[in-house]
Amino acid sequence: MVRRQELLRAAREVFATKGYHDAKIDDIVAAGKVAKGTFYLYFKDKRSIFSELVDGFFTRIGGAILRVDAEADVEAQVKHNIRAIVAVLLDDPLLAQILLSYATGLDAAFVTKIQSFYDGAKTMLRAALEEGQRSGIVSDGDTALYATFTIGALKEIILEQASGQRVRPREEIVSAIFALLQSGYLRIAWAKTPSVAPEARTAPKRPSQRAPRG
Amino acid sequence: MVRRQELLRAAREVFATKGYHDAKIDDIVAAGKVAKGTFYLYFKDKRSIFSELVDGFFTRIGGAILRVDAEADVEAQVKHNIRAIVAVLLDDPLLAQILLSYATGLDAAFVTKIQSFYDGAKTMLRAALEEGQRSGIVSDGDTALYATFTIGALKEIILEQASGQRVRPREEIVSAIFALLQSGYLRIAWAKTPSVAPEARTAPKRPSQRAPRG
DNA sequence: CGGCTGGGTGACGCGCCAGTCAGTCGGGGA
DNA sequence: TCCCCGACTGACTGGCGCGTCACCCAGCCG
Repeated sequence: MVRRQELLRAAREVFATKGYHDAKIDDIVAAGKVAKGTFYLYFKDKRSIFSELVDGFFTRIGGAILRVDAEADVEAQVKHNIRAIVAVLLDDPLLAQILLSYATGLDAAFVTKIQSFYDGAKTMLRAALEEGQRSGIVSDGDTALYATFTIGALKEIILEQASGQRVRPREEIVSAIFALLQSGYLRIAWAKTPSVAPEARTAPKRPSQRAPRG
Repeated sequence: MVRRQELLRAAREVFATKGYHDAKIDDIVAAGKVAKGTFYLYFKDKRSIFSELVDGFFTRIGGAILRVDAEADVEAQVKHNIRAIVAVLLDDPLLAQILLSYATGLDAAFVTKIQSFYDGAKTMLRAALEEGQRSGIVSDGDTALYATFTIGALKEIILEQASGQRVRPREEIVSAIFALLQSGYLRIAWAKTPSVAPEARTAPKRPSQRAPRG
């Protein structure tokens, strides 16, 4: 069993440095300082050991998320969940990087597995958003789209962190995601009435002041 | 030259159906109905033909984006750009799928190339957002983060479309992204003053009504 | 102490595929 | 007509990496 753990540790290291495809069984056993045959005593093949690492991720993320208590401070709780996900992923940035960009090059069965994880995540988020709509704290609109966007934004910022370019404090990331969900960032002028409730906002055709590219 | 075009066409088809890694040169030449040797008359190796396909994508996207005219209807123009990007990507959904999830399994040189494309895109978007901040139509805050989130959301919805689950009309996607940028979707209660301008919004600690999970 | 058991070993066999190169073929020019 | 040239061909090879299996040996039991 110690051997098994050691191999998992070694595999994580190798996958992280070389990526899934360039990681050879030989690399893993070298890093784990065991013979090749030993690897096959504990794991069926490369996919199965990788799969086990990924499952660990999923489990940790799932375990970290708390169902938000309707009566308490929503902002704090939503932020807690964002924070938990960010933490799990950034504790193993290189593996997260592999996991978050899955579509290319893994076998079909594997893609399906990750796919279904995301589906699960989206469905959960979506259900939460619908509940939110019923109680008025999520605006009307397609919750499936909201879920997709949220996960996309989350993935992208994590990938950016994981790949090392421009590392930021985690709390900054958490707050920024929250801010995006809460109010976006485009402030093009809408109807001149300034006292409109956020829910009521629709963009009327009215020439706006200035324009960025994008 | 006809041969070359034909090979590019064949390669696109094969990459789309099998993914980058599982696409064999033999598959490409079979699809193109030429002998293997012919392939090497026109392309150095698999990477180089894939690279050429990707360059095509980049060029088309770059060409489709228009600098927004400051004096005209901003919403329409921003939407135009979103629409253009969505169109290019969804015209080759399977290839887009490969391109948008790049990190795993391509050689280092290649990852760098795609990486730098995204960097370019983010930088452009960021510059646009900063211009927007100066003219007051983009809220204060880190434009680099805004750019990352926007691109992440865009990538995710395209991936969802490309992988065929739940296909939506393009205009719906365009409007939804625009809406996200404009106002997010979370509507948790902020300070009781209802007539606050959107820019002034900060979340005060105040128990909110109900809570979704997520 | 001798034999058995089971975890560990690593050289090897095999299949796969990228890339090569000696050869074919057809058209055009002398 | 005959030859030359260059586009094209596809059988072949070399390398690589997965997974196996015959062997090794430490520790335990009788």
